[in-house]
Amino acid sequence: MEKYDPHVIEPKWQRVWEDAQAFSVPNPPSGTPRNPNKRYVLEQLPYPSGTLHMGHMLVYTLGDIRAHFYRRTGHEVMRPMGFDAFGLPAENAAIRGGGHPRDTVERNIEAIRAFMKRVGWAIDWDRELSTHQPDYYHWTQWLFLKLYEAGLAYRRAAPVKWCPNDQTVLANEQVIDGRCARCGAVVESRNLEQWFFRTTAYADELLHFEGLQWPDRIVTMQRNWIGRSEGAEIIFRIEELDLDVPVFTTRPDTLFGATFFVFAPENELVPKLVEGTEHEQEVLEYVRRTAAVSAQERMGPEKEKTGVFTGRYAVNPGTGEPIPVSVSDYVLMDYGTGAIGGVPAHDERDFAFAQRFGLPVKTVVVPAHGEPEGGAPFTGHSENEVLVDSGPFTGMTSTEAKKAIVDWLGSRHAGRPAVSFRLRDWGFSRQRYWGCPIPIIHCGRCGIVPVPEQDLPVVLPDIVDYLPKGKPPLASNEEWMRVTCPSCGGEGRREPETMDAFVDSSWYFLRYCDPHNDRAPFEREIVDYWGPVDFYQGGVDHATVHMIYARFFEKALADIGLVGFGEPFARFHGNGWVQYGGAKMSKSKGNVIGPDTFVDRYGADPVRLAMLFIGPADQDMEFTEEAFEGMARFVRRLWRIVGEVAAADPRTGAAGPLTRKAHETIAKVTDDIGRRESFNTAIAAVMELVNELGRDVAAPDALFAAETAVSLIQPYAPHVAEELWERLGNERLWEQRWPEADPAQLERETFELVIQVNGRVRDRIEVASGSSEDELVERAKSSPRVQAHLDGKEIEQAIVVPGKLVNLVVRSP
RNA sequence: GCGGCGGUGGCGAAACGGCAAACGCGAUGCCCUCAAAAGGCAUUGCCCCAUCGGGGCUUGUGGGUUCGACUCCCACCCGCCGCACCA
Repeated sequence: MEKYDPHVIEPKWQRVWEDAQAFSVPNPPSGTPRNPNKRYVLEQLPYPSGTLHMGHMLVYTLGDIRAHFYRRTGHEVMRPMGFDAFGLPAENAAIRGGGHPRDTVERNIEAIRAFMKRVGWAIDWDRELSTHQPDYYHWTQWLFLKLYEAGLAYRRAAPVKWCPNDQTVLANEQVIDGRCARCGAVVESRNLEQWFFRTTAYADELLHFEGLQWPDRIVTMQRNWIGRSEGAEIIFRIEELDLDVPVFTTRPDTLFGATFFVFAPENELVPKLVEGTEHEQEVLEYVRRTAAVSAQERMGPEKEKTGVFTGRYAVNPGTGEPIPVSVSDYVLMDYGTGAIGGVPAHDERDFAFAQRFGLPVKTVVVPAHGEPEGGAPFTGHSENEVLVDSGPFTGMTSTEAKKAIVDWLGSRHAGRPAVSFRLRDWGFSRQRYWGCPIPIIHCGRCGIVPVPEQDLPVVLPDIVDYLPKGKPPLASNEEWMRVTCPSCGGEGRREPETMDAFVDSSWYFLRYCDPHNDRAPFEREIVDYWGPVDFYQGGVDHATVHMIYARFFEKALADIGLVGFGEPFARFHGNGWVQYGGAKMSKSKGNVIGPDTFVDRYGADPVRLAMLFIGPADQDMEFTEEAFEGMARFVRRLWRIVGEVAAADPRTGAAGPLTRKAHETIAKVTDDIGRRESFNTAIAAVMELVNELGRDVAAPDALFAAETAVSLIQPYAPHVAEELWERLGNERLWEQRWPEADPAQLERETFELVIQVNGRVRDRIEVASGSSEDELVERAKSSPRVQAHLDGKEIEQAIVVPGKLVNLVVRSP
């Protein structure tokens, strides 16, 4: 038998699959009932801003294994692929390379597609899409209009995070530690008219994870992100101005300890507070200064508090006492109501502010028993703390007081229970060129006018100078900007902003179901047939932003009636980081080695196997050259041993030890890939079978063992499996039914009984499988080694685990 | 600070309350070879007695639950990740 040469067999089988349309799945005819055996296998689509890296190799191989496995276990599998081509990464890549973004992404897409074919991923290429193509973003625009009609997209002036380097607005989630998540520049604050999706309308619904098979950590991340807090809205009155100012608090029990009041600088009431007073200039100056100060400097609990007094006083609705009103940037405009009552005795930030400005600290909550530990502030608030100095509520526990005080305020129209969320509405305006145009026309007479559906898509014009420069690049394309108002026929101007690329990726999994539809984004019936996604695989870095936006879209579209289900991803699997060469690979470190290098050297199959064998797929992993060497060795070994089996004389086929091992392996691999999603241990099980087969290639049941090994490894290493399958005299392994373990073949006549004394293993003996519990205990007692440990002591109890062990419990000496 | 995940041989790891270290890497010895590459066979957690062989110990630390704990519970230490001036 000739040498194993992946560079010959891999292209060979890829051609066969392509000719046979092996992995295309057409949509069912209209009226087909939902197939409970459908499986929608999906991985997060790649950005074509460069080529694929080692992480992609893992993600798409994982999807590939599921696609093969479920196809062969009798499921109808849809496994599409596409490209997230719009957005900053692609545009920045084009700027670096000096070309047009379209040329850059289309070149990258071609290279990625070629690579995907070269590693043999079983993709339904008939469903391929790219978000930058007009036949895709046509429907992104259409869906935007639907959300706009439903009141879920709106425009308002808002302070935004602005990246001075990328010259664009950033979403909160694109800001990390006050820096741009992409380029690392320090982020600034600006006030701009912006487009928003009303994600907060679904804040409560987004907290429902029932029925989703997601890892706990992902659910927790989303919960944290949405950040639901229960508390109360309490009204503080500023008599002089006849103003009622609501604040949100989670600690209504501390109301009597509120000794000052603070507005966020951006709060629109602030100018009114100081208008025409001696404090006006100082306060407005402070507001200007804090707005200019970057988000970075403004954040962080270590930072010394700043602020200015407004000259006004508000009434604490608990005590009825006046308290001074200040403005400080430690109060955030976009959380709660943009104002707070300061309770220095029981909040660290309020305490720091009070210390800085010499404000009184009034303790109203103390431990029920004992002294408070450490100094102020004291932040305990359960049934173990009680109120002091709080009027009628003195003596109540903190827990009781929370309810009682809100009830009392309610009766005086000064407060009510309230819920606040950390989640903000999603600002999706981008002042960049390379994105989906927002289909809106601004008319001097009619205001904001949606582009009529029949005029979609609003095509992104090809402009030469697309570089960001503070205003949207499209705005300088006068010809494109000028447009007739569809409402009044007067002169209008197009919306020059483009959409955040996360909009594109919030619905791509729906378009895959019906990718060639030119009358609608998708037929509801077809989406309801395939959806929701059964297995979603991807990076945990998208666990919050992308996956919350996609859930928001799905819920909104379900409410509008465009889809019949409200959760896009029934199961999600986050994969770990892949490292190679001792450190996280990065372009700046120059230690990036693409997976193509290894595919060149070892072939696709060994690389695919190595990605999964190195460790559990959901954990971070570190690659070494040896990992690939080891897998190449295993594949060569498989090749040699199966070749030897094929070359041996015809066998009787009689069952022997290899038959049982093969059935055990079938059971293990099926469970590992299917139920447990433990992909590394499945490979180990096949290795064991191959090792055993290698010891006796001329056994009567060697052919069965060889076929089983080849069949079970096929989802991981489809090319070599197909080739060996053929050499064993068979055809078309990819559509071969997955083998099933025969329970009769798994039974043994005897088994090794483990004997413990007081839980410690003392002996192992071979016993008949049918033995009764009494027999097992008798055999255990009679073992000489066990006798030595019994040492004549009385046996109090004997635990029998049938088929496994006996534990003899004796009284300790 | 809050939340999550993890800590097992020289290394990647396995063990789904019941034999700790499967499978692989690396290492050592031998075989094949003129030689190498490739491959094969054997050994390989630690300690002790030892001739065959036998004995003991071991899953970050300390406690608990259990006949029995790598696994479940509590506390602590270390590492990684997420969130964080969110009232």
